[in-house]
Amino acid sequence: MFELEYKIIRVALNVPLRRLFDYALTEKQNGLTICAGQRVLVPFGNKSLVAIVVEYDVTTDIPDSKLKSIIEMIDSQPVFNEEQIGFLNWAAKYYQHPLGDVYYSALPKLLRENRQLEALLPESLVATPMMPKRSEFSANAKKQIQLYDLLKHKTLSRIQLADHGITAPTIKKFVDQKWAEWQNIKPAPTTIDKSQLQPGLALNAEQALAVAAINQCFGHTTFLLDGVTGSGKTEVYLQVIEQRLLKQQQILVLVPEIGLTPQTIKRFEQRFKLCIALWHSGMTDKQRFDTWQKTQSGEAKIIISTRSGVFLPFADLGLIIIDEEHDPSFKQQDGFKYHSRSIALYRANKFQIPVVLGSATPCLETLNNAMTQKFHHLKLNQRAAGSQMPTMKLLDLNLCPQDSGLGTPLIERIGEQLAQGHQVMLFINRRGYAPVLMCEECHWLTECHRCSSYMTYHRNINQLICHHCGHQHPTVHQCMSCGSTRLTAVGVGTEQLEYKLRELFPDIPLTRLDRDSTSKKGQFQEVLEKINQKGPQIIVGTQMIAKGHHFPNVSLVGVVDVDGALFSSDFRAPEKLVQLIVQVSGRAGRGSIKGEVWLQTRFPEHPVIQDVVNNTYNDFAVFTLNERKMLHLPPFSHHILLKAESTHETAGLEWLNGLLPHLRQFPNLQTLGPSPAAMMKKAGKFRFLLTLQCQSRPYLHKVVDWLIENLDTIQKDNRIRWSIDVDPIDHN
DNA sequence: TGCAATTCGCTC
DNA sequence: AGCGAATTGCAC
Repeated sequence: MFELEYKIIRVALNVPLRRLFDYALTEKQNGLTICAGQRVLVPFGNKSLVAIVVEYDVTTDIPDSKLKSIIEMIDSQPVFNEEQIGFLNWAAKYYQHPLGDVYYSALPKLLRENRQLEALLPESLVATPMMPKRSEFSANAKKQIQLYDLLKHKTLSRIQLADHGITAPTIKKFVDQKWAEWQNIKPAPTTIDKSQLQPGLALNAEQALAVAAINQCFGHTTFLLDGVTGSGKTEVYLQVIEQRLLKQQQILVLVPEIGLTPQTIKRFEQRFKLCIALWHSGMTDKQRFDTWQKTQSGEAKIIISTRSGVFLPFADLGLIIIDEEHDPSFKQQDGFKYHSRSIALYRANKFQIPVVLGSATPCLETLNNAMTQKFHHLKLNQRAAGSQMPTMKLLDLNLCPQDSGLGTPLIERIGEQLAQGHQVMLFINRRGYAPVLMCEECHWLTECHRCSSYMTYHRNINQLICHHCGHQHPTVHQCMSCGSTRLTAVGVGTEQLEYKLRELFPDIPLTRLDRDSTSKKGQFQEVLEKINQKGPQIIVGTQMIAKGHHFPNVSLVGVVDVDGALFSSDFRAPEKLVQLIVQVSGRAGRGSIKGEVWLQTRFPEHPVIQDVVNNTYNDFAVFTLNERKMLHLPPFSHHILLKAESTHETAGLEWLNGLLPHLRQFPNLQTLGPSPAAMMKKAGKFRFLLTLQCQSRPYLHKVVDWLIENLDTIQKDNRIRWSIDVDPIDHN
């Protein structure tokens, strides 16, 4: 044995390597307390990285020659508590994702870098014993005396100092003279009392039942709040939040990416006179850190966030609400491919608190859980007084002429509605002017060189853009194949609808709502306000307009193209289409006007189209769940997707094929594929998928554990890069 | 033979 | 992943 025994720690690093790394503590650090969840700075390769301590006092197999010492301990306290470490470790295992990356996704960006936690915490200016007596200040130094008077009684944050008109030079003088110093302060625990809560609205019987069920829940139960658009789900949320607030607990409200509008926040702020903390990608790093910190300290009581908020460090969580729970934005699509709903359910179980999943169109997995009594099913079938469900009309495009994708009967109807002073909303799931340009002579198409897809023509900025890899090119005016100048736009996008409708209805205000028209901050809100003005108006948009917004003056909604999803290879495509149409329909006739929804299709007899017109979402769901049951598809089996990508055209396919013989040893496992991804070539990489399907989730996980463990020995090919998607929601 | 492009191998 | 080292491909 060697004479000196340094303690060894095992850390997780933010590298896509499925293993942990061991480091030694130096003699100096040996005396310091170290614990799991603490951040340390370590040398890695030729640079230094922030690492999270997973274990300490471990024995290592790493030879002394390779074992390095940590550079420093960054904080004196862990950044994760026990509950967080627990669910993060579970999530890494469940999603088969490297632990370091999972840990990183739960940290605000400022803490992913080598910055001390304590230096980031809010500080207050505190008087020291060295502060002179009041009489010792010069009578002219009015500002200094003012600060003296303030500090004599209390400590003040930077914001409070600014509120009193104390400026930086005065503060600097006090700090330089050591009359005062900055200190981290723990906020005084805030107590919520009834005076901070506005009274709730009167509830109908269904709402009252739902509120009572959730409020009477002790321990962990998952509620599905299954309510048609306009049935008052938000009021139920507000009333169950109120009860948890009075228990002095925290509430997490998860919303889809698009749902975090000032409208939503305003509704919460009007009801609860307390600071609502936000967490979403539009915030600055500092703002996000503040929310993280206030959540940890318990100062933030209500946290409204997009999917990644499910990782926040709650001090005392009492309730999780997931609004529009079917929304695909709750599933992260790249890197750590988690689903917020699954993580929320795991944490809620550990916290022993209720979860409320709200939707007018619950995802079929959720609905199945409700039908099998795993979730408590709460239904809200009554729409608020005065508003009724819109009527549905099918427009068979085979039977009428069209102009820029609009059937002439629809154009006529738009004119009538506008003439009556109503608003019209047109929905098309495609940005830009046209999805492709075509040469009329040789039928050459504007293909993207890096993807198996086409370049979309954007007329406003005169560019061709690939929506998959972002590649951009000035619009071509000649065919790249035969040189002809006869290029035409094929297909329709939001821009083209805008041009056409402005031409048809030149005097009517028109608003286009898509990612291109709302890219700037605050623009989205501006546009929403414009839409809420009275008077005739046309609104053209993508997905964005379908989700959750309240447009009381819209009487006609047109879905320009529903056919895209009808023949998709994705078994979830009908579900998504029906959800979308129900959501879009929810935009029509929410006020006093009876709404109507027009669906344009070339396949009016298609069963999914017939379902949308004739049946309720619930009918569709029951039917489709039966179908899935017969085909052994989720939720009646579980899927894990193995993805392989390579610059080589076939390497990924060959690699996945090579795994198949090894997977045959698992009798309860079915494999589907390998097959090319929905978009085989993306950003210059060829992508292939192998779906692993199994009735038993634990068994499926065992297979994948075995696979990852043995991947290097059974199939080594450095040209490919592989990843895993547990519970995939699409096949990209 | 030279050099750019691709692939390999490694990170405690 | 990201980086340096090794190997390959191909023009001259």
